[in-house]
Amino acid sequence: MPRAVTLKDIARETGVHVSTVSRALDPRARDSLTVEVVKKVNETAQRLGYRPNRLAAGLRTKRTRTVGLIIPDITNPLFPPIVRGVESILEPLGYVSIIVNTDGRQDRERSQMQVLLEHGVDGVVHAAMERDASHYTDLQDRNVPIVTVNRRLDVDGLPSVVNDDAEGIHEMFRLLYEAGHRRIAHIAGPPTISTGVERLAAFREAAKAFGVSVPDAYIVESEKFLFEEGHRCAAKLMALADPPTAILAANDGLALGAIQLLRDRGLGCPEDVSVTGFNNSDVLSLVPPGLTTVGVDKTGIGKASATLLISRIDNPEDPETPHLVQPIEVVIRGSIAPPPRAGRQDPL
Amino acid sequence: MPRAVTLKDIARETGVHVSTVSRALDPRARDSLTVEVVKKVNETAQRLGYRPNRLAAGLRTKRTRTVGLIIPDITNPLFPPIVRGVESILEPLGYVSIIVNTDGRQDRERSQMQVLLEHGVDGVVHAAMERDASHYTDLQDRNVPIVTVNRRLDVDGLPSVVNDDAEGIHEMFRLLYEAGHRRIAHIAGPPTISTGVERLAAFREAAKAFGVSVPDAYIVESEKFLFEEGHRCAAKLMALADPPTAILAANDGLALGAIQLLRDRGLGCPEDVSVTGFNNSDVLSLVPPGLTTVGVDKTGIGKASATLLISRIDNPEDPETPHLVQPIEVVIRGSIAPPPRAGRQDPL
DNA sequence: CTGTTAGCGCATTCAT
DNA sequence: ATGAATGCGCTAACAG
Repeated sequence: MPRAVTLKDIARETGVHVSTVSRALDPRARDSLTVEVVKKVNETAQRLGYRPNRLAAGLRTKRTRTVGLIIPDITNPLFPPIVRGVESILEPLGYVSIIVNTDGRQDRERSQMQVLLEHGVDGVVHAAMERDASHYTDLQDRNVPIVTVNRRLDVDGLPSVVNDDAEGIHEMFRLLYEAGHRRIAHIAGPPTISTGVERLAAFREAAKAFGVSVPDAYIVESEKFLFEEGHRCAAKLMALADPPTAILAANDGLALGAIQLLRDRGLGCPEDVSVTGFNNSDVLSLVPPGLTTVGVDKTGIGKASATLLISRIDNPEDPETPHLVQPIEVVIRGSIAPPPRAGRQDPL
Repeated sequence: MPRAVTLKDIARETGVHVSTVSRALDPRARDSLTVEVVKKVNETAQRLGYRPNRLAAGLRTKRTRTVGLIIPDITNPLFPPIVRGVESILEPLGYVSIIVNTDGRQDRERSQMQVLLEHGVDGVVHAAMERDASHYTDLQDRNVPIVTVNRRLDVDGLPSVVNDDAEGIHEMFRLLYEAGHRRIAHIAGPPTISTGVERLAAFREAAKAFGVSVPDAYIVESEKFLFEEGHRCAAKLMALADPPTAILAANDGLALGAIQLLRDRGLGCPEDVSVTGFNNSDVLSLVPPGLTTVGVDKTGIGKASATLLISRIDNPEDPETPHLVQPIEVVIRGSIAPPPRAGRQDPL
């Protein structure tokens, strides 16, 4: 159990001072040294199997090459690709990321943030941000750069990378409208999350743009972006005296839950009710009838947010807080059909 | 941008020495101090918003409360629940985990392992272990505890937590056999991975136990545990002069790929060919015809491996290398039916 | 061009 | 019961 080899070991071995060793190993300081020394040091470092202790280095430099990644829940299939996107940028730069899950709970978010701070993260990619984050003083105080991804704050405080929610919702509405639907309902996301309110706003916008009137009862708010909630909300919609012929859901999970509810009620999608989603989860191609949805570049927003974060870390004085909006893509599958004719014969 | 508050700040504020502050904040050393002092120190720590610098502490103690988590790819749905399981144990103990993805590449695994070492991890949970890991000297040398999960080494070297692969395969074989199948093929996992070879061995065992003879051509080896490979391997099977009536796949991804191939060929599952999987991925309930598969407790093996790792970290001298085998569960859905009658009429 | 010195924040041994 | 001193491994300012 030999302890890790340190600069001191290399110094002893080569006969030069530790600081010289340090310089010889540092690409930026290396050129102020003799080629010989640099060569010898690097060779023995190699031979001894030297690995820098980033903790010790970080203690001096205040840069740990560690970033925090805050997400609601890694088992939600939206996030792994974002994580990979972030890491694809960070890893070549020598960073590692510490991932923490909030489960959508603010108390967990706060404590996890403290944990990240204790571990000296150089910055944070926040994929679990709620609209109101008045408790963000900790970070502002410690001057830890933070970038939100997929969601954003209501205020302008933090740089963000989001998808073009408005465009996505508009396109889904258009597809439903052009298929002939006029009774279009919306299962909205939680009002505490930017994607919830922005997609709802976009839905109202689209309805207005297409001249479709939407009764209040056609908008039902979910508490989480999950299957079960989609099921629950769809039940409320289909219990109406005048149920919708189409459901535009705020994400795929809600949409799949809605389709399940329809199935439970003996209704078919798309024959009886058309449904659309948002995000284009990977599994969708396997799940009948094939959800028509908004495709987002999950890896891309991850990459963009990491790039943004790195630029914040490297230029802490830069006062800009960019807000990037990534383009979406329309993914057409089988969950939209023309509305059933009024007064249609019931099945059987 | 006030810097983080340190022990020194609290010392100055309270008028006691830093070492006293350190002791007052350490639950183990606290009782050698006056109650007053402890109280005052903790209060001002609270008031100043003190957060320990774990890097500095780790530099002294050689314990960073950081563990590494090596997985093939977080976008593979098998792993997020394992990750959550691991973290559910580690988080309450004050540990954070650094997750790295290997993409099944040994070179990446090695470099990622170095990265973890540089960040001073106290231990590693390895979910991407290959059978032959002759390059594990680094870890042995640095005496970093490591536990494998889901997979294990061929040799006895490392503690492990795996599922009861043999039992699972046996049960799938039994279901197929009892449905009347005698021409049962196996899409095996990669031979470089323990789950690949162990499930294959279990398949042969089961065939022998049930008195079913398996032609060599009925066993086809995949290169990765993925959908595309299942598709490719099933194509080989169905191209045989005497194709199987059932395919027992080494995991769900392979099974889903096989079902897709059947569909591409105009064949139905389960009417024409029965298929089984392994792992019981979350999405399966939504994908027709509903894959009959082996349910594994993903969170459970994550928890077990973390628990094992902690005990290794806390008792480094303990010479035991336990090998835990977690029970599996049979999950019956719709992908098994009796084999079509020999000389059946073709569809149409 | 390289050695010396100092200190990051903390835990711990040794005094007292 | 508490203060003083030391060093973990590294980088950076300062000398020379």
